[in-house]
Amino acid sequence: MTGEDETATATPDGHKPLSHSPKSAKKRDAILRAATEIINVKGYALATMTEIAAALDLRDAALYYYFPNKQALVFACHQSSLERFERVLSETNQDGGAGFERLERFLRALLVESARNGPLLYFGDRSYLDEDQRHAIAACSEHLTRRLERIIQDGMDDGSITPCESSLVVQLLLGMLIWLAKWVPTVEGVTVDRLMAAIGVVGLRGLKNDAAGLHGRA
Amino acid sequence: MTGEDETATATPDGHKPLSHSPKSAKKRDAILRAATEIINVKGYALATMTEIAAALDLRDAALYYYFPNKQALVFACHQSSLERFERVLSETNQDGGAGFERLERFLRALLVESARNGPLLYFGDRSYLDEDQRHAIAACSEHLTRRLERIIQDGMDDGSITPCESSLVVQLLLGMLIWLAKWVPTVEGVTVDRLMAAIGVVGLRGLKNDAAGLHGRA
DNA sequence: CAGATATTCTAGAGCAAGTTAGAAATTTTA
DNA sequence: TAAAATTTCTAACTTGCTCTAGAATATCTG
Repeated sequence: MTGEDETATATPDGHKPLSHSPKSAKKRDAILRAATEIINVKGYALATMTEIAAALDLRDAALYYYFPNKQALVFACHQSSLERFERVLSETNQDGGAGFERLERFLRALLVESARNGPLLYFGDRSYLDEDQRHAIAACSEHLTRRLERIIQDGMDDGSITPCESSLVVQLLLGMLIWLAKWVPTVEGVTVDRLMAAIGVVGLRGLKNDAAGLHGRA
Repeated sequence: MTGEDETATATPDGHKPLSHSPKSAKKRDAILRAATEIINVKGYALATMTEIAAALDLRDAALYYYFPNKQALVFACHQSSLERFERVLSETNQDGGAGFERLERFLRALLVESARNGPLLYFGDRSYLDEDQRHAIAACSEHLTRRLERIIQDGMDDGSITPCESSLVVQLLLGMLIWLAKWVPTVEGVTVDRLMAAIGVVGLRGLKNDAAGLHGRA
């Protein structure tokens, strides 16, 4: 779950992956993408196996060739989304720069990634997962949250970000991002650039510390 | 649905309210509050009637004395939340002031209201409602969204808010607020003041227009 | 083309949750 | 305290969805 893992091919409880042929991996991903979109809109329980299958012109039973059960399918969606999130975070973080610039780069890159590969799974609702799955997801997403908090703190240290409670600020930013998956599809003609402009004003501009000139204070 | 309406006592499809005595109205509200919290955490389908009832030391069947069915119960939660939202918006809007100040007042007042009377219902998921209910909720929430957009636009006109796309900005702010209901309960010791401080940095500070460059406080 | 493998289907079993009916318990009223 | 009204319970019915078994179809390989 730290980024280089096998791409969500292993189910948690010891089940072996059900995809044998090379082609099936692509279809598996297609299922994950369709399931993510539907779950984002309707929620876990109302996203029936029948509907997910129908999005790919299949019957519900066909899904059980790729996943042992619905829980495992959705767990795989979670894993996939967290991995995509982490990949973007790592890529935009390793290029260096002040905290503020890294944060800005990350947000834009995440929007671009989502526009290209479909939305990330809304990861607020995990109550349908079992203990172990929930644990795994929670550990991973907390880890990512920490890394975002660190970027904010780096920014406060290097003077590029206004003093604030990084943990609260990160949650507020996440709220903006999570909600995106719901409303953006309902609006015509929203582009990454327009979104970034709005985020720039409401999210980033306030974080930017232009009182600088000297080193940031704690 | 414009604020002075009967407090969500009428069900949409012609059912009469099932609460006759004066006391039952209080219990009805208690049910709504408990249901809202549980739905926020688990989502509609996983918030079972059994669990909602258990939160009030009741059996599931008892809920049917107050609501004809689960759909109606949740619809009432939506109505209640929208009314509370509107009440806060109206109260903080009529005191006048520049757009920015009205927005700031509104956000703080909403946090205070939620801390006092329980969270608002997360209103992203409405797929379980029927056509008419969805229509009613959508109309009302769009109306509220417009009023928020107008505040932003007023602020741009009176010079207190930075030029931006008000519709996008409002959605981003709503995302922050909606997500609050999920994570705030999981963190120890979060107060309205600390939340407002964070929102001040990540949400409001960027919206504030100090382009005048004079000695306005940052 | 034939056999093997991979993928999807039909049909239905099993289960969990919403719902109902009517009986019990509680509270109110006189 | 007794009757009436209100509120909640028990127990069973109903529905819709997950998941299984095994047959049917498509795809691959030699």
